[in-house]
Amino acid sequence: MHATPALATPSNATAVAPFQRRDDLGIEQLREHVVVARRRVAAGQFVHRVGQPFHSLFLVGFGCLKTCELADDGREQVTGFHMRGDLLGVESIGLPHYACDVIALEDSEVWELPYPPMLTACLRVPALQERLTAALAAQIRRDRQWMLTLGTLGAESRVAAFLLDLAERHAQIGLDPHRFVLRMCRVDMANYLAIKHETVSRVLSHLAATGLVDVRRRDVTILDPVALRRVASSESSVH
Amino acid sequence: MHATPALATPSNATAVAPFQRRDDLGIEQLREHVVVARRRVAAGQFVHRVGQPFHSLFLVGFGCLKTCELADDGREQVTGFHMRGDLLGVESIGLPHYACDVIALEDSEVWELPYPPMLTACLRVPALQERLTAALAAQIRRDRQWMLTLGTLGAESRVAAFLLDLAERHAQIGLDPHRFVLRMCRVDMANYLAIKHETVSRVLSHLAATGLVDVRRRDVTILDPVALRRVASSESSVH
DNA sequence: CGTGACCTTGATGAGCGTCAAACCTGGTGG
DNA sequence: CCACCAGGTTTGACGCTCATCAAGGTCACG
Repeated sequence: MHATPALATPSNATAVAPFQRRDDLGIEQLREHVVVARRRVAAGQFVHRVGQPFHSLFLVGFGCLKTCELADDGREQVTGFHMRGDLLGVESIGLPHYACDVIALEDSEVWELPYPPMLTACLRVPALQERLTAALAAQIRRDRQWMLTLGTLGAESRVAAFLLDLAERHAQIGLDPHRFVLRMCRVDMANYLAIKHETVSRVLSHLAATGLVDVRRRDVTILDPVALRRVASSESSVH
Repeated sequence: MHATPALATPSNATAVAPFQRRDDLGIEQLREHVVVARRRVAAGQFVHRVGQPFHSLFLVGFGCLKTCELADDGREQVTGFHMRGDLLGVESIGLPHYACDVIALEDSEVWELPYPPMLTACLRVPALQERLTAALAAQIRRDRQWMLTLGTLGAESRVAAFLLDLAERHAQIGLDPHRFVLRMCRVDMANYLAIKHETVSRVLSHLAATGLVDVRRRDVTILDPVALRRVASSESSVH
């Protein structure tokens, strides 16, 4: 259900993370073969936009970003939020141009992985190749899991599932899974959840009223993970 | 928006297809390196089930199949329908077991591509590797495009978009894009569209009443593609 | 201290889900 | 060959969930 795969964990974080994500690549190994440039991205700035020439994948160093899918007629859909260790740009592999927007929600850092060099590195290091392919497959599974959530659950369950997903990902990068800050505004969250932002507000208020969480604007504390998990998997109106 | 990528077009179809799908791999090239076994699958039978040991990818020779994502609590979500030239099983790469079910909707044939041999073939043939990766990336894009449709459009638009997608895919494999048979029942279609089957029925009846399509149970004729496209991209209640 | 972005809450209603009944249509067996 | 049956499909009536519209509150920042 995660929005993006962790291709690798930035080296300064390996000691902190309680466990590595399965689709971890190993950034140290990668750096032996590819020149990795760090790039700062201010809040609101694009890492890449749809239509720009595809040249690199990006690994999130720190911060938080969102991926945005666009339609010709102006509709847009947030398809993922990304944090440290997540790999960006994989969906554009094989295309001349990036297929979506990636925008920083706060000041962030991404590590630029030039793609042609990565390809040649993959030729020399089969393990690298396998891990990149595995990372792509893992991304498909996450998207599918999210489709399952959106397709089968109602508004309240979606919000609960979202909070639990954030909690899990925070745990994976060594942060407190039960107390964190939402880096995205309600509108982005609502778009991702395919509901309206007013509904998100109401659901959060309700979850707080029933004692499952504490919410003060963007500060979230999960008080009853078990009950929250129950909410996140109970079928909704859309039976 | 297609449900599955075409890794290759079966050789007996290359002459028929008006154009090759971009993520085409070239089955002839592949057969030089991997033993490809044909397998018949009767309607209702599984190509693979969640939990079975992962060993192969599958290329659809003919017929129609669906992919089904399962949750622990029994919820399930159809995440794609597949026809000739589509590649199955990619989402399970890197796992010990298949991550989803694939079920034949009618008597079908799949070509079994044993995965370990494919990996070694990829090592010797870089072009093959690149195309497999590209096929995975294309799958991610299709899933994302569908997430955009589900997240931003109402019931009527979703059905219209679905019919247009089927039309396009039929064109790609050399079938009539404006006159075809729905191989799935209303329930499967509705599940994929994240609405109820009664709603699908009603929408189809309404599209027929306004002269955009003709629908007789599973036989569909698209009468006004332009108007249908307009319906498929007009934002819904979910503004 | 104003100003704008973001968040919350309420009232109302549209869209679609739910429940129920009737209608095919293809397959089975008498 | 026809009667029957089961699964799939259509249609209607009703109600719930969530979108819409509107107003007010909170906070960061110039």
